[in-house]
Amino acid sequence: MSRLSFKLLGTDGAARRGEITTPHGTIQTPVFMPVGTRASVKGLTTEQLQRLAPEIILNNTYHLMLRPGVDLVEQLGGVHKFMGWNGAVLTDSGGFQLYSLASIRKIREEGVEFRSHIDGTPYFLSPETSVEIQTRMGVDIAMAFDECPAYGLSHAEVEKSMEMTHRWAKRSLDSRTTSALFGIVQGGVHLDLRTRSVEAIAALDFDGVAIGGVSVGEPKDEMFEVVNHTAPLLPGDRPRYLMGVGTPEDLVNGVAAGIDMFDCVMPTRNARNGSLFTSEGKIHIKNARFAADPGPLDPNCSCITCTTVSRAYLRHLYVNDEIAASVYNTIHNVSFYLDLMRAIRQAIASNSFTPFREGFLSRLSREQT
RNA sequence: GGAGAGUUGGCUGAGCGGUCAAAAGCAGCAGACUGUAAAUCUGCCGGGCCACGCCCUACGGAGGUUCGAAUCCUCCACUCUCCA
Repeated sequence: MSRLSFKLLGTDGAARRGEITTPHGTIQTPVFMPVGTRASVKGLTTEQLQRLAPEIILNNTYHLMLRPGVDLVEQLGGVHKFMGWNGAVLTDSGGFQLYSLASIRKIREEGVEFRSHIDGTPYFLSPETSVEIQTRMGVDIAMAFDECPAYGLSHAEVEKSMEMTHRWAKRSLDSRTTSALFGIVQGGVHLDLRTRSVEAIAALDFDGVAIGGVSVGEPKDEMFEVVNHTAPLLPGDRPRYLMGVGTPEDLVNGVAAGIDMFDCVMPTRNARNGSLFTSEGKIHIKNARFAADPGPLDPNCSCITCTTVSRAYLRHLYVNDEIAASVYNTIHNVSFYLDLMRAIRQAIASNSFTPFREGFLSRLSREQT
């Protein structure tokens, strides 16, 4: 109860406008949470991040467990104090690493044996240890330890994995103490499994429910088949979180399906790789056509990058591997995502989300032609 | 003046009779990235085509040997090193 509260402020179709209260502030939903895996949103100082003012960011259990280690984070006053961040923090449980680091882990019913990707040291992560680590780091929202299965597994394999995730969900919940805890629905691209998974997870006393196991290589239409099928089944009185998604278009479509929370490395990683989101479409800043472009990256953006430097300068920084390229690019991309979410919230609040979405998507398809 | 070494695609630099339109890196051009092992990765990169193949022009220049040459020989030009 006191860990977290969710208030549904209004709806527009399936889209929801809400508010999540955490020990580190109130979050307006739908929300996008920038990813800061190792207690750092790559490319930004905490001060720069504060200015962008996301209300919540992500950290990662597995990565922080390896370095600097939970003992140290705890000793230094928790993850907020450690990184000098006063907003909310949600941690991924390490479940995604079962997928992304599949080659260096071994899954058992009890938990997962990882060999550190850094030096090979063995680590053990289980529902209990994952929740304990997240709690000791002082996060606002912890995620249940789940298995995120790869795309392409058989129905039987995904079912087996999902059932273990369900058992792990109960164990995670039994370990919950001070941090809020979200459960995760699995089931791959199999809709019947998704239905069953929602039934299992929603029946438990989680503070929020997430859709996991998407954007793991499946085609986009299959992903939205899953999201559109699953989101309406999720309990309406708790936050709904679509894990690891996505592109700006995905966010708009996710909101339309009734999702409240998103996270994705896309704005930060793409920024470092010179791929920038603008109101006029995606831009590869390294492209020769920007070499002498004196204009702002996005004329409709008021972020520090867009109000300070030109496309020509950004290209120059990127082409020359200047660190400032990552900084400027990340500031803009994160800013773009946060602005998009703000616009989405406004549209829902004014009951104009449907036309907003249609306008957004048609603009997108125009750019692609 | 003498003795050596060298001249390869935008650059650096492999190749030393055929499997070479020529390794690799860089530069250049374009693309990908979805709970971050990613400031990463991929493709193209002499020219032209009715392009998973064909045709031109190509390894300083000009000749020559050979079925066949970037690879061997001759001459020329230029560069570098050492000795006078």
